[in-house]
Amino acid sequence: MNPSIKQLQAFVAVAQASSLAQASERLHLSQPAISIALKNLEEQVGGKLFSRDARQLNLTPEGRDFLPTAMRLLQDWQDAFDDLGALFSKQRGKVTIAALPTLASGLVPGVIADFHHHYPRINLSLHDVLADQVTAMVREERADFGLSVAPNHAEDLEFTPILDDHNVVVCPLGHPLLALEQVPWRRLSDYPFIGIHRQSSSRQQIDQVMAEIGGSLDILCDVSQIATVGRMVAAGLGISVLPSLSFRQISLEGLDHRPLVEPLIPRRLGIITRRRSPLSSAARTLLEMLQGSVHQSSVHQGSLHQSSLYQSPVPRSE
Amino acid sequence: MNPSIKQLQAFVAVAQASSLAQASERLHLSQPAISIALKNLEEQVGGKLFSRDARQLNLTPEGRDFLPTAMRLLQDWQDAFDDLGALFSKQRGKVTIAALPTLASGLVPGVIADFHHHYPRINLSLHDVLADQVTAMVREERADFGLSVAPNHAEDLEFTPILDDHNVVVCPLGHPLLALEQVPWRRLSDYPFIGIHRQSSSRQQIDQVMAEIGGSLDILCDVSQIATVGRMVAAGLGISVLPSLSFRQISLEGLDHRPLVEPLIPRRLGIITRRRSPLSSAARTLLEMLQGSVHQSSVHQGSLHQSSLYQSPVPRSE
DNA sequence: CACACTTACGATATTCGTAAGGATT
DNA sequence: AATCCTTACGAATATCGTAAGTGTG
Repeated sequence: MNPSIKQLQAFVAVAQASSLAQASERLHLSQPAISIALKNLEEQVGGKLFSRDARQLNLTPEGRDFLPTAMRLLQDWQDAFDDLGALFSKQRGKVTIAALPTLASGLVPGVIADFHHHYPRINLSLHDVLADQVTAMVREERADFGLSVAPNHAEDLEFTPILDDHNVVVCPLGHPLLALEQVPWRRLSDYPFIGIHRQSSSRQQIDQVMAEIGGSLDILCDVSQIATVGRMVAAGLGISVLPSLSFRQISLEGLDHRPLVEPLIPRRLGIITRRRSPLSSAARTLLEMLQGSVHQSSVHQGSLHQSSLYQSPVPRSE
Repeated sequence: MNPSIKQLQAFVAVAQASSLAQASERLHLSQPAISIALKNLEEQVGGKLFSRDARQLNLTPEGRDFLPTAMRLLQDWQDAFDDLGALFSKQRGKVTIAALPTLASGLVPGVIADFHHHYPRINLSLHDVLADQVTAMVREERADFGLSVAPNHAEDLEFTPILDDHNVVVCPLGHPLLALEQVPWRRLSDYPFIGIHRQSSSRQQIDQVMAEIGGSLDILCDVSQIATVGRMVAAGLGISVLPSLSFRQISLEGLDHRPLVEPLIPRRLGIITRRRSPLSSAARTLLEMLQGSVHQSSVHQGSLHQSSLYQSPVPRSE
């Protein structure tokens, strides 16, 4: 016993039309096709569903009993596959991103707006968290993917660089360091310093570099918002170091910046995904748009100048 | 897009086993069959359900999302057809009979017991009502079939005789009428009469016959229970007329009966069904057992002596 | 004869199993 | 080398449409 969808469709159509002729028209099939489909169905369920009156078909008590069930089965079937289709065609779904604050407020919003314009029914969720939390969220499947620096000790995760940022020193206009084309890290020791809070990945990198070259910082204070750093530096309280991407965000008068060298520390930013765990169709599309955006803004607007560009594609799961 | 049951079964089996090999074993199919079924399903729904790792299969987010739905669809499918199968194999169902009191208490109980023994899960309902109500219940689909005399003005109903009863005069032992082999109707006028209530079909027939032959009855009283008629006659209060089948039910000492003639009025009892409205599988089986029972009791036990036997079968709906 | 369903039969489409071909461990 | 999945291809099965058959009004 193995009835098919088509047989059930035939049954419902005939039951509703009380006629093979009408039913066959509605299903775009020939009359004999329906006749045989019904016959086979009846054979498989072990009894007559219709009484044949040589002139017309009537439901048997069993057929009448079964009809609502049959209609529900077909409707459920249709709904389920429609729903799945909607998921794949990105008319439904949810994407959760975990990104460093820099990227979350810099690179991502434009892409999200673009994505939402194309796929308005996809629910988007963006978490701007610190690097460790980005890693954790991706690992624990609380985010579809992450945007951050390369994670440490992460065999289960995959990192795909999309762009290299670098650190710049941020000074008020007229500051002596601005006389230089490039500023060596050790010169930072000479001036009061406004620091980002110690949990941020860029601050951790700053501390690491200073330790390596044996220098130290004259930290005036630590603040948590990048915008605050900008205002304090503009007010002449001191200098600071920021990733160039972050600097672009604080469009404030009275500030300028110079790249830091000796050593030149690239800050490689990229996509964190789970190994052996495919992205949803929607997430993959969003990721592709994100990479396209990096590419475009670099090529056409030059706004990511001095950032190396990676063109290696997202790991595809096809 | 037209996914099949088998494709969905393949999907669920593979999702649960995370392996084509295991799934193919569970479904008693070859590995390539499953592989292709999955491939076709993915093509039809417009996206990958599994990520192929060359070593093992893992659900994509869409696949994971769809799995519970798929399992529910299959379960519902299975349940629905199991249920329909139970209906046809008479492991489930309901039969409602409307029968004249005579038949309900005489012929039917033994058959019902037999039927229930064979099909204990079928719900049986027996209504012993008067002839008009039998007709009404069948017509209004409140009963699957009726057991009664032939209905009047019933183009929508079908009557299939199963046995002919006849009327007998019931007398106390030693009564003068018992001296005759057969008693003419007109002789009923000579003695006090115990009548059945006027709504019963047998009483209506009695009144009709008496009117036709221009006789009258000396009615001592009307009672509603046949057993009461028996006791009153046995007590010597009068005589009565009953269908022979009813007489058989009152096994009371001190009574005897003789067939009534001039005219010989057969009382043709049979099955009432709706035209153009098939019986359920269970009802048809019960009806067949009923007819078999009439046949058997006539042939082997002779207990329906003097009743003509109809062997014409139940109208079959096959 | 017209109408509606069923049966017959050849054509098409789908599904299946065996055999062969990767890819990974 | 062993395991697992995929592809290739011929065979079996199921489904379909045209044409012919049956029964009723």
